[in-house]
Amino acid sequence: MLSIGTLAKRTGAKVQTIRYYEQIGLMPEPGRTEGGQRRYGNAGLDRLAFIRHSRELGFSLEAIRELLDLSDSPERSCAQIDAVAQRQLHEVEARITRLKALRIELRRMLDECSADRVADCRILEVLRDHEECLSNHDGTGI
Amino acid sequence: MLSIGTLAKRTGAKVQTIRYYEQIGLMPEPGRTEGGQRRYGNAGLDRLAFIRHSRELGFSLEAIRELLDLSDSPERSCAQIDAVAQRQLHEVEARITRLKALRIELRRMLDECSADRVADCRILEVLRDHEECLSNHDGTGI
DNA sequence: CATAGAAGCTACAGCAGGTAGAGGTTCGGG
DNA sequence: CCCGAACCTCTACCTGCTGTAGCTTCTATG
Repeated sequence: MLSIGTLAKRTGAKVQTIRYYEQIGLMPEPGRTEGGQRRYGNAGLDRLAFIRHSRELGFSLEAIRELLDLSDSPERSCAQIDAVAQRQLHEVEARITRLKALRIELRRMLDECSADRVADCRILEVLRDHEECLSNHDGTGI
Repeated sequence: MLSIGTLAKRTGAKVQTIRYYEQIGLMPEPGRTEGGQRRYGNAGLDRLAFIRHSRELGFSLEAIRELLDLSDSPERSCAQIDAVAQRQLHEVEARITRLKALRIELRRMLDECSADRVADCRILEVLRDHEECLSNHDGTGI
């Protein structure tokens, strides 16, 4: 049987994070020792590894919850799992697009500024006046 | 004199957000009417526009605070402002790099999965087993 | 000038996804 | 058996807002 610290070491999650996952119902309540300490089996370890790995790929905890639920019915079609992954891919792509626009704007700002004094700083001017921007970065999700 | 609602409309910020900026000291406390409602001048409007625009470019509120402080000393060198913008650019670039790695991994997952049943789903297999990944996405800042 | 309703006010709670600390208990190697 | 590491619960905090409740004020119309 594995202590919470061992799970933490093996998966890279922090101890508090594992307890947090339990609190929000993502990890099941494990067995306890007589003294009240958590003890996990391999199922717990595997589930936590799944969660952490999914998090590393950017899935939200809600999406992970969905994936875990779906994986409990092995005979069903995996179309829904596909859809969750597809959605995640789209989100990642949207974020890349947005960040690339920001990168262009930031580079341009930095390029243009050759001032010495704050008073003439192009960066501040651009930040002050949206009209100086090429893109219309609209503040939807960075 | 401008009401908080007018500022909100002109900058695209929500009324609560403006009050929040005031609360954390990013916006100065404006004058008030006899009845206690906030009234702003053009300085307030400009400052809020600066904040919103910087947010759209991904600057953190702390970075914005720094930029606003720096812009108060127009005779100083703008090297520090440059540094803040440079830092932001690096962060954006790091995020792009990371997201591109995620995109590759997600695409590969989706490509490989041609199963019908959840039981054979490649996506779940990949999520279960980190070894199946090509990249070592390490969970540092998405 | 009265009044209705839009807009403002404060204060507090909540979201994601954790992280940190206080203050106390239990586990396990020597 | 003992001591320090690891565990426990509980609470508060982080960023950057957003939403609600319950009340007050402003302003346009009649």
